[in-house]
Amino acid sequence: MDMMEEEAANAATAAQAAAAAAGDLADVVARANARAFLVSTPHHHHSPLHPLPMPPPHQYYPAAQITIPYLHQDAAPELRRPTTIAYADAAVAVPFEAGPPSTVVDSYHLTPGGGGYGMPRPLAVQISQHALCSGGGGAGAADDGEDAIRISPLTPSAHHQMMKRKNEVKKVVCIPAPPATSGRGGGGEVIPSDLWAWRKYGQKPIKGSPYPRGYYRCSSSKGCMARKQVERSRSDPNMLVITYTAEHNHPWPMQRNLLAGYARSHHTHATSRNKQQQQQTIFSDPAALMITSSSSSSSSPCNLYADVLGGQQAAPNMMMTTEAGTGPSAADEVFAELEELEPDNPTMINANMVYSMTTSSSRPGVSSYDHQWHKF
DNA sequence: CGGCTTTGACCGGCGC
DNA sequence: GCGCCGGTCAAAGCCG
Repeated sequence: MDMMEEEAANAATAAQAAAAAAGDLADVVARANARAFLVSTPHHHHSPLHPLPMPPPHQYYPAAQITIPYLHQDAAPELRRPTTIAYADAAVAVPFEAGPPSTVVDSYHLTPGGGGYGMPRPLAVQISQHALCSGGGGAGAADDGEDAIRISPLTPSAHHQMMKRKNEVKKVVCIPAPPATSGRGGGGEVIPSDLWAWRKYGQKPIKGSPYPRGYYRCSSSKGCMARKQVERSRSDPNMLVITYTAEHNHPWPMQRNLLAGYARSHHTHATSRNKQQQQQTIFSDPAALMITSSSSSSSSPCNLYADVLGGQQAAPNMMMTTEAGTGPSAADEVFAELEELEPDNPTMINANMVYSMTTSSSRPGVSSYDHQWHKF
């Protein structure tokens, strides 16, 4: 028991260090993203680059741009193919070399319309989108691969019930998680920050899972209905499953607010307070997590970015600049800031790869939805 | 003082 | 109708 606790303590310390480091990058990326996005907004309905209409700004999800190059240019066929088995498993196991794909993922019943949550379809690759593939009762919200296995295939009636119960779109992001902080009521989860300000309003043990699910709502804006649920994958505790619900009805938090929230959580790492509460802070968002690759070998921003992309070819033009010419400046800035951060963040060496499931379907209510697991 | 987490209570959907 | 379960509320306490 003592050993386990010690181990957990060490893990927590490591996680905090990583979190602190990642927080820096997350912040950088967030700010650059926000900037890039703001710049692009006026064009989002007209850009010839986007065959599909862009959603309003508040629907924009920050992490998207980083995934583009890989997905559109370099994604392995098996990761692009609409499929079943390997992908969900890969989403869980691959980042940690946990072994060969094993079982059995059938269809995740997803809402049609796929595409994006606040981004043009081509960009909407990072966030899986499905309607309440979990929703209430039982199966629990979109979960990890195992859940994907568990909750599907849904019977038509089940699907109908879920649709009936809640007609909300959820986006599920699977990301590598820092080591579990162990015990203490399962409270000490290190929650990746997604650059919005979230306030925890609840936590529940989930039946069938040893890990509790945390409930967060957006605290940036009072009327904002955006929510997210965070839980560890029960099949792979190293993965965090974040389910986003509803959309932000406001622009990005003002930098000041962002920094305020960030400073608080960030500061807690620096001061290493021993409250579990302080562990529940910024690690990074999916985007920032991608920056946890081994940037130490990078000598230039572009290389760093390549690393960020998991060793895939960097395609700067598809990054911030993709959005209607948003942003050389934004990209430059993030590069610059990344460069700045890099030497100070030697801990950012987890070559984590992030996957998420993307889905599409041509017809609602049809049970055969395509879904893909994408590498971030 | 404001904002945050924690946590037990409460509510509503769903299956039996 | 009852019980289970997931999701939310709200009071209490902590922290800077």
